[in-house]
Amino acid sequence: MSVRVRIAPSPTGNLHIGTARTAVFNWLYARHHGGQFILRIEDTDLERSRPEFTQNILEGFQWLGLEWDEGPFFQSERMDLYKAAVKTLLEKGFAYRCYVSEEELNDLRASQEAKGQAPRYDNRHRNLTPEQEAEFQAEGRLPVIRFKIDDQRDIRWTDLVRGTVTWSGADLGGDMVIARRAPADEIGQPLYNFVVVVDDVDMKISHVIRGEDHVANTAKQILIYEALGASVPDFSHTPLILSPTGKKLSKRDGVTSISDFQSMGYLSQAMGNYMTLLGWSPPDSTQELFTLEGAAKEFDFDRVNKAGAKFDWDKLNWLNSQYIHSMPAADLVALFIPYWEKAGYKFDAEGDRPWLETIAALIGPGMSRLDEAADICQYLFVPDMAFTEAATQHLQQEGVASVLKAVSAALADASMTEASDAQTLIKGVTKSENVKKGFVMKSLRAGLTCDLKGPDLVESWLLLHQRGIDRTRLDQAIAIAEGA
RNA sequence: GCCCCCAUCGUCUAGAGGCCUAGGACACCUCCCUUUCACGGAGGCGACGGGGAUUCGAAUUCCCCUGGGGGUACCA
Repeated sequence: MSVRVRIAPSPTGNLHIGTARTAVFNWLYARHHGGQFILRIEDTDLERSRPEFTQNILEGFQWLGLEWDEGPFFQSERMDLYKAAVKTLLEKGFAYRCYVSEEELNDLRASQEAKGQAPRYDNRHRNLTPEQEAEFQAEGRLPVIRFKIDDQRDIRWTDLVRGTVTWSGADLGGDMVIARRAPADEIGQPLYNFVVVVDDVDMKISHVIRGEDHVANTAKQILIYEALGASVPDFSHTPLILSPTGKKLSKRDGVTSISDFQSMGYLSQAMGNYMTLLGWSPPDSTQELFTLEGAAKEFDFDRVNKAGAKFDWDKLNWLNSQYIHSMPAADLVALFIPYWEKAGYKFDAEGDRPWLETIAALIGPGMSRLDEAADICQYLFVPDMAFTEAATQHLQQEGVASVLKAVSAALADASMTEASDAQTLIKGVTKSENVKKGFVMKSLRAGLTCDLKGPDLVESWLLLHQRGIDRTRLDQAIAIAEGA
C-alpha cells in the first residue's frame, strides 16, 4: 500500500509549534516510505479562518523545509463534496434531522450534570415521524443533521504508537452533529469531524498522523468511514508538546508560533531537529544532531513515545547554538544582516561585506540565537555608544587612564592590520606601564567595547580600527578615566 | 463528574527479563585551555512514583493505588 499522509491545519492562528511537529512526523513518515505528503487547509469555520493565517502556515512549512507533494487544498472550496456526502448518509438512514433547540440542549446537559452524568445528547429526535418533523418546521425550528452513533458499538483500532485502542460508542456523547443548523430543505455547513473523513477518503489518505488530543475524534470518524463504505486508514496519535508546567502547549504559554521562533533567531534546522527529538529518538539515541532528511531515513512510529514532552528552551537554545557555531561566516552574515538593519545600524551590505563577514566569524561561535547579533555588535556599529555601568567603573580605577593613554600614543604610529600588531602593542604597553597584561586587556576591553564582556578583544579592536572607531572611543574612555 | 491515555535524573530520552552498581543530551557545579570574553575539552551532581504478583532473576510482564495529561461543542 502506498503511503499517503496529510497535515490539516486550521487557519485560525499562526502556524503553531504543535501543528508543525505533527507536520514533521507526517513528513518524515512520508519520506521514509517514499509516499506523499498532502497539505489541506481546514477552513470550514468561516468565522475564525483568516487568509493571513493560511499565508503564515504555508510560509512556516516552507521555512521548515516541509515541502508538500499535493495541495494546498481548501475545504471551503469543497463544500459541494461534503454536502453531497451528507445527503447520501441522510438517504441511507445513517443520519437524520434533529430539531432540538440550543436551549433544550442546555437544559438537558444541565440536568445530566446535576445527576453527575456525562453530558450527552439523548438521541430524542432519531426517529421522528414525517408528521412530527412537519410540526417542528411549522414552529419555525431549523434542524441540524446528526449522524447516528450506536451506543452498543465497541470501536477499536490499532494505533501505530499506542497499540490497540478501544472506545465504547456510548462514550461518544450521543448522535453527533455533522452539519450546522439550516432550513430543512437545505444542508447546513458541514462540520469538522465529518469533512475530515470525506476528505481523507477522497484524498486516499493511508495513515492519519495527528496529536493525541484527537483520539476521541478517531472513534467517531471510524464510524463515518464505515457509513461511507470506505476503508479505514491506519492511525497514529502522537504525544503532545507540553508547556513547562505540563499542560498542552497553547498560545497563552508565550511563544508558540513558528514565525515567532523564526524572528527570534532560531534556525529552521534547529527547529526541525528539536521538534523531531520531542517524542522520537533515532536508533542511535546518542545522536542528537540531525537533519530532517537524515531522520527520515530512520523514522518510524515504533520509536515514538507515548508520553507528552515538555517544551524546553534550554535544549532548543543549545541545539540552535550548535547549528550557528558550525555555520560558515559567509552564510551567517546573510542571516545577521536583517537583525543589524532592524537595530538601525548603518552599513553597506555589499561594500562592507568583508568587514561584516569578519564580524560574523568573530561572534558566530559564541551565539545561541541569531537575534543576539544586534546587541553583541552594537559597539562595532555605533561610534557614540554609551559605556555600561561596569565598564565605567573599571575605567575610573586607578592606573586605567595612564594605560589607555599609553595605548593611544602607541596607536598613533602603529599599523593595525593583523592580530599580532595588536598583541605587540598590548605587550609593549604592559611593559612600559609595568602592569599585568590582564589589566591592560580588561582596560582596553572597557575602553574599546564599552563593556567588560564580549567577543574576542583583539579581533574586535581590528574591526574597530578598520572603521576608525577605536581612536574616538579611546578618547572618550580616557575622558571618563580621568574623571572629566 | 464521566471516558480514554500516560508514568526512568529538574528537562528531553536510551532501555523491549539477566549486558543496569540504569546509558546519552540539556541545565547546574568543578577543573583545564585562555594573563580578555567566549567556544571547546575533562570530571561531578542527579531517576526506575508506591504496593502487591509472576520469575532463579523485573526499570522491563500482570494487578491495584497514586500522580499527570487529553477529551467530553451546531471549534478545529
